[in-house]
Amino acid sequence: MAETKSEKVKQTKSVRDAEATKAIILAAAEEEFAQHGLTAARTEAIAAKTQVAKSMIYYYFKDKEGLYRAVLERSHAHLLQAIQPLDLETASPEVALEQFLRALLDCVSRNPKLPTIMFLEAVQNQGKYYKNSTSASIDTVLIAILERGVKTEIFRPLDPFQSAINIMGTCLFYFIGTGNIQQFPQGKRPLSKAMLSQHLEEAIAFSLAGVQKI
Amino acid sequence: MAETKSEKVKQTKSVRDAEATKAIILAAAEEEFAQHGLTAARTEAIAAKTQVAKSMIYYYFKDKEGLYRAVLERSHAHLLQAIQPLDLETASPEVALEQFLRALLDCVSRNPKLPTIMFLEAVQNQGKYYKNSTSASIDTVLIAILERGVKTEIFRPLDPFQSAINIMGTCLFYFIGTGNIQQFPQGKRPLSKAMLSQHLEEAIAFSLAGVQKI
DNA sequence: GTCTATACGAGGATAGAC
DNA sequence: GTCTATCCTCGTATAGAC
Repeated sequence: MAETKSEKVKQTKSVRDAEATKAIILAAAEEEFAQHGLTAARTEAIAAKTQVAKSMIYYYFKDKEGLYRAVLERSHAHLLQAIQPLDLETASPEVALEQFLRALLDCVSRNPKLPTIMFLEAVQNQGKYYKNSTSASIDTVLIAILERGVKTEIFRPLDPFQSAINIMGTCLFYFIGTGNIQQFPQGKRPLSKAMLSQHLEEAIAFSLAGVQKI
Repeated sequence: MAETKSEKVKQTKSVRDAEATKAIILAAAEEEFAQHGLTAARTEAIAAKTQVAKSMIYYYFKDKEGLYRAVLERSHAHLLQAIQPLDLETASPEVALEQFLRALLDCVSRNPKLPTIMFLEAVQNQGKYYKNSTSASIDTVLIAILERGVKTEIFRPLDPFQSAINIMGTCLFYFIGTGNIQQFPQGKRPLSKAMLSQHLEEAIAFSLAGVQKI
């Protein structure tokens, strides 16, 4: 389960190890798909990031689409793993919302390419490669919290559906835009530990304030 | 300047009209690039949306990249046209923020593909096709408003840079995700007039509440 | 399991008639 | 200005040796 997060996904690879190479390819593919999406991704580019031959992709994943599916699979799993264990029914709407956001942001901070992958899939392929539409199920959870908060008059009157989208935007837009729009203040890297935790706090504070009564 | 916004960008086109066909191609290209980005966009698909031959693209725009540049150009122009005329220095931070957001959301509501185009360009090409990086200059305006609001203690203490991103996310994420993730409540279309104006109000309310003192 | 070499199709771009 | 037909590169995928 250990993951290499370096740019050049390299490894000793002196001997033959099926699971190892498979993981290496998967990591490289994640990078490539996160930048380009399914169609524009180049299998050659993925192979180049690794130290293995291009044909290994086809050996392990059948074809480019298969590899893409595997990448989505993992993203999907990571997200569910972060959200599902939460018990959000019992806590107050405020607490539930904060817990939810903290879990979500924590997850994507550890997998910063996740939002971009999901977004590209949504835009380019209309989510046809998502079995159960991850984002849908996550949105549902968030909407439920918001509905409860409005009903109990703890939150201001707002549209739960629209607000769920807006909150997700607050949390995820950072990752979509920033890895790439490098006009960052005084050379701070957007994915550094400091910046990530700052974003986490800012996004939560902003969201909580955003639903609060005035 | 009139624009066709139908799916099938068709026209009478009985006679030869340079500017007309050029506009038709541009409109179709906007659609295609908004969904796929530069690399994954297919010139054949663009031609298919129009009624003109594929070679017309090359006649008018030199190559696929030239066409792409033209599309970005227009997006760029629309955005600047919406933001630049505003006088945001004199008004109070609250009013300035609302004016800014209203102008921004009004602009993208009329050009709903704009956020996706910008986002794809940022992710896939790191913004290398943006001359002056539109998003940067717009962000700068927003950051200035936030800084002023914090300094005058009208807004809560927040990081202007991070908050600018979060606010942009609140406003734009809707357009990035929704045209495609059709799991919309009871068949409401995300780009209908009603939904767009609802999003405008919700996003503004959410953003204003988000910067407010608690 | 891993590599090199190659077949083959898709798609960007051009030529040239009208 | 617009079309049809064609070229040729690039990139996916496979064959086959090791």
